[in-house]
Amino acid sequence: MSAPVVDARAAEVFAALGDATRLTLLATLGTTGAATATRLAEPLPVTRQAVARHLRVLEDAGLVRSTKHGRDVLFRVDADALRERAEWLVAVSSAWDRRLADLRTRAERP
Amino acid sequence: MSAPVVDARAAEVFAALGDATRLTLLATLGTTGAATATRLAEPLPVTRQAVARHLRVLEDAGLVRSTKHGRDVLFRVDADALRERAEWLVAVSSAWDRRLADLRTRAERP
DNA sequence: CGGATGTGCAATATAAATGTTGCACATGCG
DNA sequence: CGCATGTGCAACATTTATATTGCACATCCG
Repeated sequence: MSAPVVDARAAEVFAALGDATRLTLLATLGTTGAATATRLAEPLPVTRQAVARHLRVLEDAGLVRSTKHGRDVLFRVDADALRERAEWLVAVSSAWDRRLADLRTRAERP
Repeated sequence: MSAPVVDARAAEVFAALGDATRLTLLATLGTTGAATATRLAEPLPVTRQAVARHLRVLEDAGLVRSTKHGRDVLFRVDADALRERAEWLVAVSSAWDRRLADLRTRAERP
């Protein structure tokens, strides 16, 4: 019962990032601004439905947002959320870095 | 042929982070310094073999390292590698942030 | 030596992720 | 209106991930 909710949420975000196709989608959205699932699927070797599913995973993880414009749905990167996650990871890894350095120091100089 | 190798590698790292059990293992290793698979499995609701598999995933992703000490194998976090990945993600997300802000500005002031 | 403990590998079971096809429906435009 | 285009949902196939059990082997220690 001690497993923090943060872990589950963080895991979801990283899992969303843990797919080459989704990283490609993010990169495309990051440079073009916004696009529909159909348009994003064109240069990729997968169907439109597969891309739509990937986009849904990214949206569930809070990494992209979608807005409906008449007939089509436009997806765009939520760069703020992404940077926020990245900075959290930096903080955690830095903390471990210091912690481990501290453990090493104590081991050498008890 | 244009898919960068970086993506596949990055996806592997993020996929390794995309599991609550593995995040827990990293957190434990980050605070205790080093431990065996058997010891790490004790407080978890999974078997030692499952933990060993998770550790192998983390090691393949370059996030942990292992050293053999006689009978047991000690795992420890490679905090450097972890922070490096995190900083890469920050750089990418920041770049997209600026890029998207730029796109917005152009759209508003053509 | 001999029991206790830690590892690794194999076989297996189950769940989840990924991708496809097919179809119904909504929206834009000539 | 009527056709082209974009979406969403469902059914299905396939692969991958996760976890378990069982067993053989190595290593530590009384």
